[in-house]
Amino acid sequence: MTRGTGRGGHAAAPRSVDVARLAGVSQKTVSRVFNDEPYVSTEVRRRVLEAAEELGYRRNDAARALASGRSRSIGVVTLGTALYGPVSLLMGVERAVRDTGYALRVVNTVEGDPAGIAGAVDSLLDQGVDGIVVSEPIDESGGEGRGEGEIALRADVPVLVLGAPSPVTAPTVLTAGGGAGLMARTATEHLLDLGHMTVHHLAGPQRWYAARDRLEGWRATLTAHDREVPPVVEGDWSAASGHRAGRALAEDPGVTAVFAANDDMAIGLIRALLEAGRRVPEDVSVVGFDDTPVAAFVTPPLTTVPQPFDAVAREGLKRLVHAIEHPGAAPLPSSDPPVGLVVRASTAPPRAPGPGSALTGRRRPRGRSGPAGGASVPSTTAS
Amino acid sequence: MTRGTGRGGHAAAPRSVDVARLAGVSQKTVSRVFNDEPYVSTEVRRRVLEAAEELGYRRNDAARALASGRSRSIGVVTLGTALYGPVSLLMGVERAVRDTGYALRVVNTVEGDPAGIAGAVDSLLDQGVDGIVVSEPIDESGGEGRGEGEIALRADVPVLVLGAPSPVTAPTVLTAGGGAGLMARTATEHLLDLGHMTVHHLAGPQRWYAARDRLEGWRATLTAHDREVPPVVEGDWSAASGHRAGRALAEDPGVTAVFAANDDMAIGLIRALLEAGRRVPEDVSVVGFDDTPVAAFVTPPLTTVPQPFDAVAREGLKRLVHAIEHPGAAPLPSSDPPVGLVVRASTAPPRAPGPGSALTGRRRPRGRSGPAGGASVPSTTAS
DNA sequence: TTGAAAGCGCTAACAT
DNA sequence: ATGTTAGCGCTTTCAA
Repeated sequence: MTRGTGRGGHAAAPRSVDVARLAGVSQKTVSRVFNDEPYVSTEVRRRVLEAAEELGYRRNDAARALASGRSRSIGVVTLGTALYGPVSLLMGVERAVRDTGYALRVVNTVEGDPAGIAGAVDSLLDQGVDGIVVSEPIDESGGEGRGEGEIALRADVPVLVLGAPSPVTAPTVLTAGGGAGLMARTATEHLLDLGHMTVHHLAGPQRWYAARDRLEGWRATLTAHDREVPPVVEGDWSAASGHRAGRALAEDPGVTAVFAANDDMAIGLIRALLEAGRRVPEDVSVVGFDDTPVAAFVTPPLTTVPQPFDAVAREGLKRLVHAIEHPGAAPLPSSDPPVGLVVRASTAPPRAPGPGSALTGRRRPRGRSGPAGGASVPSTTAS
Repeated sequence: MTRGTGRGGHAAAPRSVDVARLAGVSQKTVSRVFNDEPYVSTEVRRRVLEAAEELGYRRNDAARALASGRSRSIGVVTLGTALYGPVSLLMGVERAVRDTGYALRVVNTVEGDPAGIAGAVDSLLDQGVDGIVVSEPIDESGGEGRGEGEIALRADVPVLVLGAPSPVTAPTVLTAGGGAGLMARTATEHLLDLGHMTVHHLAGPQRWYAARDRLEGWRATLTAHDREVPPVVEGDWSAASGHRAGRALAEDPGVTAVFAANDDMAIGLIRALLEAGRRVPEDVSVVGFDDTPVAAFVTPPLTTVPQPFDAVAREGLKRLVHAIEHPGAAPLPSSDPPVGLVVRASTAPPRAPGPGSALTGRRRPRGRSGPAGGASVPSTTAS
C-alpha cells in the first residue's frame, strides 16, 4: 500500500496533519481541539474545526488507542439468546455505555461452551477493551452447588458482573443487579399473603446464577414462614419447559400456588394447567418474573415481578467507568433499586383456604401494586 | 507514561518483540506465527507459541489495525429495544460475525432520534469498522411513503441492510432478509383459504420498512384475490397496542380474520377480542408473525409465520465479508430462505362462510404446516 | 497558548 | 524459510 492510500483504496483519508496544514496550525493543536484539551484559543479552535469539516476529517481510533494505551471501549459478554431478561439487560448496557462516551464491543457465549465466559473475556481482552461487563453469568463447570464454578479471569481491566452475585474472580470485580433473591421473596410472600399454605417453584436452569438466586429467595421465604418446602421443578426459561413442568404440577392437587422464575415459563405453565382442566387463578395461582411486554395480555394477565434492567445497567456502568478512570480510588458504592410487584389476574386466594387464612382477603402486598400498577390493564378473566 | 508501563499501570504488557527475543527469532516471525502466514517451520512456530504462552503475550489490536488499515471488526446498528424480531436478528448477526472471525461493535439508534441511523453509522465509521450492518431500518424522516426517507450514508465501507429492502444509499450496499412481503402473503392466503371473505391487518409502525413490507404483502394478496381491502389499523409492535387495536376491531362484526404484523400485537389483539366476548378462533381468526417462543403457549396457541433470523444473518454476513475482502469482485448472489407457516389453534374457518367457501375445509396451506409443525404443541382451546 | 520530536506495537515491502 | 527497514496516525513528553 503506497502512502496516502486510505481504507477504500482510492482517495486518501485525511489525517490530522492535513487538517493542521489547512488550518495553519501544528498537528498537535488539531489533536488538542479534538480532545477538548484546554489552552486552545477559540479562534484557532474554529479554524481547525472548519478545516476538518472541509476535509471530511475523521480521527483514527486505532492510532489513538495505540498512542494512548486506551481504547475507550467496553466489552460485554452476553448469552446468544433472545431471552427477554438477558436481552433487556444488554440493551440497558448499550444505552449506559453510549452515555458514558465509550464504544461497545459484544461477544456472546454459547451455552454449553466449555471455554464459556473466560474465552469470551479473553477475546475481548485481545481487542484491548478498557473494561468488561459480564451479563448473567452461567456456571459451565457442571457443578450445581454454589461456588463450585468460580470463574477466574486473568483480566487486567475492571470487570462488572451483572445480574447475579459474582462468581467471577479478577483483580477488580464489581457487581450490580443482584437483588433477585429479594424479588423472589416478594413474589413468594404475595402468594403466602393470599392464604396459600405453601408455594411451589418452577425454577430456571440452575447453571444460571440468576436462577439460583431466585430459588434461594423462594426457599428462604418459605423457611422463614415455617412452611413446607416442596420439591423444585426446573425448567430452561422457555415457555415449552414451563408447559412440560405444568403437566406434572397439574396432577398434584396439593399445588395451589406456583412462583415461576420467569414470565415465559409461567405462560407455558398456565397453558398446561388450563389444558389439564385446572383454572387459573381459581385453582392455581401463578406468579411470574420479569414483567415482559406480553405478560399483561395473556390469559389470565400475569402477576409478576418487574426487573429494573435499565437502572441496574446504568448504575453498574457508572461504577465500572469510575473504576476504569480512577484505578486507585475506592469503588463507588452500590445501591439496590426498589423491588416491585405487579398484581394482575393470575393470582387469588386458594379455593380451600388453610387454617389462619380466613382473615386474609385479597390483600395488596408491598411494592408498586397500587391502583396504578395493576389497573393499567384490565384484570378480568375473559370468557 | 514511561516506556514499558502497560494498561494496568504496573507490569509491562509483553510485546511481540519480547516474545521474539525469548524464542530467539525475529519479531517478524512472531507476527507470521500469529497471523497464520505460511513459511514458518513447525519447530519455530512451536517455540514462538511457547514463548508467547510463557510471557502471557496478547497481540495489540490497535497496533495491528493501525499498521494494516483494517480493524477486523464489523459494526452493527440496531434499535435499542427488546423486541423479539430485532433482537433475534441481532443475536444471529453476532453469531455470524463471530463465525467469520471479525469482532463486533454495536451501536443502537433511539427511535425518534433525528440523527438516527446516519449518526450511528458515523460513530461506527469513527471506530474504523471494516463493514456495517444496519438491522431493521426505520424511516426517521417523518414521511410515510416509500422512498421518502432515503438514508444517504457517506460510508467508505460496505453496508449490509437487514430485514427490509434497502432505503440506504452508500457506495456498496447489500440487502438480505427482505422476504417479509412473501411471508405476509402466506399468512393472508392461509386465512383466505380457510374461507374468510377478507382479512384485516394490524400493521406495525409504518416508519419501519419491515412493517411497510408486511402491509404491502397483505394488500397485494387481497388485491390479487379480488377481495376488499379493509382499512389498516396500526400498532407499535407492542401487545398493548395490539390490545388497543383489538378493542376497536372487536366492535366490527365484519371482522372475522386478522393478520397481525407480529406475535406480540396478535397476543394483545386476542386478549381484547376475548374481553369483548368474541371467541378466537370461532368468531375471529388471528395470524401472527415471528413465531416467538411463547406463541405456542398462549391461549389459543397462535398460528404464525416464523422468521428465519439466523439464516438471514448468516447469509447477509457471508456476502458482507465477501464485499469487504474482495472490494472489486462482483457481489455474492443472494438467496431467499423458504417461507413457512405454523398452523396452531388461533385460526379456523369463519362461522358464516361466504359464497364459494363451502368447499373449503380446514385445509393446510403451503409451508411447514404438516403434522410436525402444528402437532408439536396441543392445539386445543382450553376451558 | 502553541509547537517539535519521539514513540505506541504492529504489518508491509523488500531483502536474504 | 526468516530478517530488516519503514512507516501507520495519533498522543505524550518537553520546550518555547
